[in-house]
Amino acid sequence: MPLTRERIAEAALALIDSDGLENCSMRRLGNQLEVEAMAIYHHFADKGELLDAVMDRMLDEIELPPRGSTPPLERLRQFTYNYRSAAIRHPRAFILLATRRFNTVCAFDLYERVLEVFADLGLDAAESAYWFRLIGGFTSGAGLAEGASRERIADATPLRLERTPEAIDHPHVRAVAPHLQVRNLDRVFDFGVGVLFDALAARVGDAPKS
Amino acid sequence: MPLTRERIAEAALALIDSDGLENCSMRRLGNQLEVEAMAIYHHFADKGELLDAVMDRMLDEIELPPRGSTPPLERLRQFTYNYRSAAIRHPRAFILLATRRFNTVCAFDLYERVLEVFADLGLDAAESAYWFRLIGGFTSGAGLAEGASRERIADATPLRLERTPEAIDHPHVRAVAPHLQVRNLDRVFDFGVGVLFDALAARVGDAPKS
DNA sequence: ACCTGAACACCGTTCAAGT
DNA sequence: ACCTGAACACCGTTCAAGT
Repeated sequence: MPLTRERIAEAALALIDSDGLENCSMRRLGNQLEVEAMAIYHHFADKGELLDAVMDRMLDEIELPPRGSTPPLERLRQFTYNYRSAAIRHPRAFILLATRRFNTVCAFDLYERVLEVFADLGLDAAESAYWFRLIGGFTSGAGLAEGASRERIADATPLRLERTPEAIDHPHVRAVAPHLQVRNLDRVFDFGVGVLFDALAARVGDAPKS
Repeated sequence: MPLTRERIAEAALALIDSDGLENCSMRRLGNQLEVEAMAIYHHFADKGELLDAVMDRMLDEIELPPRGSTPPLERLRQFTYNYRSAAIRHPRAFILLATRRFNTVCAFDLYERVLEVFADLGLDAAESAYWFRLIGGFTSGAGLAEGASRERIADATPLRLERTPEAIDHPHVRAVAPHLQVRNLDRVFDFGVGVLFDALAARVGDAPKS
């Protein structure tokens, strides 16, 4: 089986999923592929280009319902949920989507299709930008926060506080924290999406669904 | 001048601000402090603990208006703007706040004061969690996105697309992108905050400001 | 207690060499 | 064209040694 960009990017995403972004080195990736690390440089100019390919693989998984399948607002809402699903499926790789510039053809194609939905809603370019940043910022930020809740970050200080008496000095934290535990995160995300899409629906003149 | 945790953390933040997170190594940091890199380990157990201290320094700069100075909703709105200011002041260090777990005493103290505002608004613990994640997710995600707009990410692929013909094939991207340029980001953030706080104001029974 | 300096096990990347 | 292997300039961290 020859080495290809696709095989390498797939192995890189799998390695990040299992061992974390900080452990996805060219040498370890080469090891997974049963090839010398330096062979990868024949397919990618540098590690940044490889990480862009990993982003593309994740973006590929995020479906946007096709035009006409359902009203624009529902297409956008479904896309938002699918974006979050990628964050849950790849908690250790999602940071790439949240922190790296989108610079690939694949990413721009997706941008284009998403921004088309805003136009279908009747928003002009400026308002499309506003709502895009609002909904996208929330989805990205909430996805990162959920990832942090779902697992340890490798080089973070081990949980000094979460079970020591200090936490007891913070009554509001103690009261709210249970509602941000993993088993409640679906509800928390639903709430945020609900507020944002009710506001967007009011703006574009549809009646809110709920 | 003796080496202290404070001096080290301050130098680390300054180094990240100037050279980027990826160039803030123990050796380079030691160089800045005119000390052997290994001396830092006498003050911090490992790099993760140092990065937590850097986070604390940033959080220290983010002011929350004191109780009673202004209505709770305005205190929260001001805090949201101050949080974003930290993202703009430290675009290369802000990723720490967005991606690392908050695990320090300092971070929990701040959580406590912020969640107290939600309680002052009359929200119960569950709704506090919902609004906290909604507003916090947006602020964090938008801050990261703005940081990416404001500067190059070191190992990202150089801007292949931003000036090549490919972009021309994406009419919606072409139309919307100018509204997400740096000079318009204040407006974009204002819009998001406006939508969120109007919704929150409606929920807690105050009249929206605008 | 506080800092040094050598050492270990890693990195990303370059480059000459193999086939 | 595609891959190897040695080498370079870095990492974080450990540890024995200095003061």
